[in-house]
Amino acid sequence: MRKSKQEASETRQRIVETAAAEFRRGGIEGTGLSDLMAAAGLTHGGFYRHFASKDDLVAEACAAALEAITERIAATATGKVGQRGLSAVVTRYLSTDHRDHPADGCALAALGSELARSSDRTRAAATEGYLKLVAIVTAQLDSDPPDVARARALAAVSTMIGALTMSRIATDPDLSAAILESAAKELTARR
Amino acid sequence: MRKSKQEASETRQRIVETAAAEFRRGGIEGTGLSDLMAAAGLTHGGFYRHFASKDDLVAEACAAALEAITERIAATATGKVGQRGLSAVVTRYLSTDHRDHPADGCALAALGSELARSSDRTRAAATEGYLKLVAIVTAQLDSDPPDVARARALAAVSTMIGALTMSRIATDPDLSAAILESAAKELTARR
DNA sequence: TGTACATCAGTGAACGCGCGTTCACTGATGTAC
DNA sequence: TGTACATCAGTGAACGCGCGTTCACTGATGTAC
Repeated sequence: MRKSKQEASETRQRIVETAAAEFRRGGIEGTGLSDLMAAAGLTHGGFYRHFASKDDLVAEACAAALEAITERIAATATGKVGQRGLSAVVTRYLSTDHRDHPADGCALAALGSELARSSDRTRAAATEGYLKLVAIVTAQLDSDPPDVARARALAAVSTMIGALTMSRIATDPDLSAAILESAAKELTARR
Repeated sequence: MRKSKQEASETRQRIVETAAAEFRRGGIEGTGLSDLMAAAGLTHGGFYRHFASKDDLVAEACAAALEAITERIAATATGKVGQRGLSAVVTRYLSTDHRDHPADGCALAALGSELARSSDRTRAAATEGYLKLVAIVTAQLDSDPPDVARARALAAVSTMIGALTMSRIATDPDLSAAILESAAKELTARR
C-alpha cells in the first residue's frame, strides 16, 4: 500500500514532530522507536523508509523542537524592546507552565545533559537553538554596547536553562517556584 | 568465597563511587550494571547482595557524587568571604577543567535533565546537593540581607549549572569558552 | 580454644524483555510507452 | 488517454544484542556450643 509523495512527506513530518515531543517528555535514550512510531500512528517497521538511523531522527527532532520554541519565545518579544521585551521573554521561559510541560518546551532544558553526550550533528542543532535564544535576548539589551549585550545574553540564557532544569528536579514545590522566581528577578533587575 | 564484613562494606563503597563516576560520564540510562560492576572489579551477579535495584544505587550514587563536589567547592571558599569567596567558587565551577571532566564534577550539570525524570529519592538527593551549593554561595553574599542573598544564590547556582551544561553541548570551542566566561563575569560583577 | 555448622559475598549462567535494525511482503502510486 | 510495469510507503515478523534481575553454586567468614 504505497502512499503518495505528499502523504509520505506528511508522515515524515509527523514522525519528526512526535519525536520532538516524546524525546522531551521521556528523554532520548528513554524513548524507543516502537513507542514513537505507535504515537505517530504507525508501526515501527516503516521507520527506515524515512530515516537512516535513530540518531538521524534525534538530530532532526531536536532542530524542530528548538525551532518551535525559539519562534514562540521570539513572538513573546515582538513589539517590545528593552526592559519590557526582556521581561516578557524571561517570564514566559521561567513560568510554571513551561516547567510543567517539558514536551512542548525548550529542548535544552528538557534534554540538556543528554545532549552533551550526543552526536556532533545533534549538538550542532542544540547549539543553533541556544544561539537563537541568545540573539533574542541580546536584541532586548539595547542599552548595552553590542558585545556587552551579547555576553550578558549568553549568561542570561544559561541561567534560564539551569533554573528551568533545577525547578523540575526540586522535590519541594516551594523551592521549585523560588528557583524560577529568583532567576527571573535576577535577570530582569535593572543595573 | 564469602568475604569479611569489612571487605563487603568496602566493596559496596567501591560500587557506589564507581557508579557515581560512571553515571556522570555516560548518563544513568546509558550505564549498564554489567559494565559498572566490571569497572568496580566485580562480576555483575553480585550486585544484588548490596542493592535492591539499580534505582537504589542511582539515588545513593547521586548523593555521593554531590557530597564530593560540594565538599570540594566549599573547600575552595574556605578562608575567603564576600567577593573573593564568590569569585573562587564561581571560577572553580565554571572552569574548562570542570567542563572537560564530568565524571568527577557536578552531577547536577552532568545529569540534570535525566534527574528531572528520576525517582523521588534520586531527585531528593539532587535537591539536597543543589541546596548545599546554594548555601555555599549564600555565605559569600554577606553584604546582602539574608533573604536577598539566598534569592541571588538560587539564581547564581542555576546559572552555574546551565552554563556548564551548555558549554558541554556547544560544538564551537570559542562559544563554549565564552559561555563559561560570560557566566562567571556576570556572577562576580559588583552591583 | 577447638569444632561443626550456618551464613552470605561473589561467580557465572540463565531469565524474559525491549531495544535498534532488517527483511519479505502488500498493494497503491508513479512512470514509460 | 490507456496500459504495463517499476517503485516504494507501510506492515508485521524476525534478527542479534544488552538490559535489569534471578538463581544455583562456591567456599571463606561468622557463630554457637
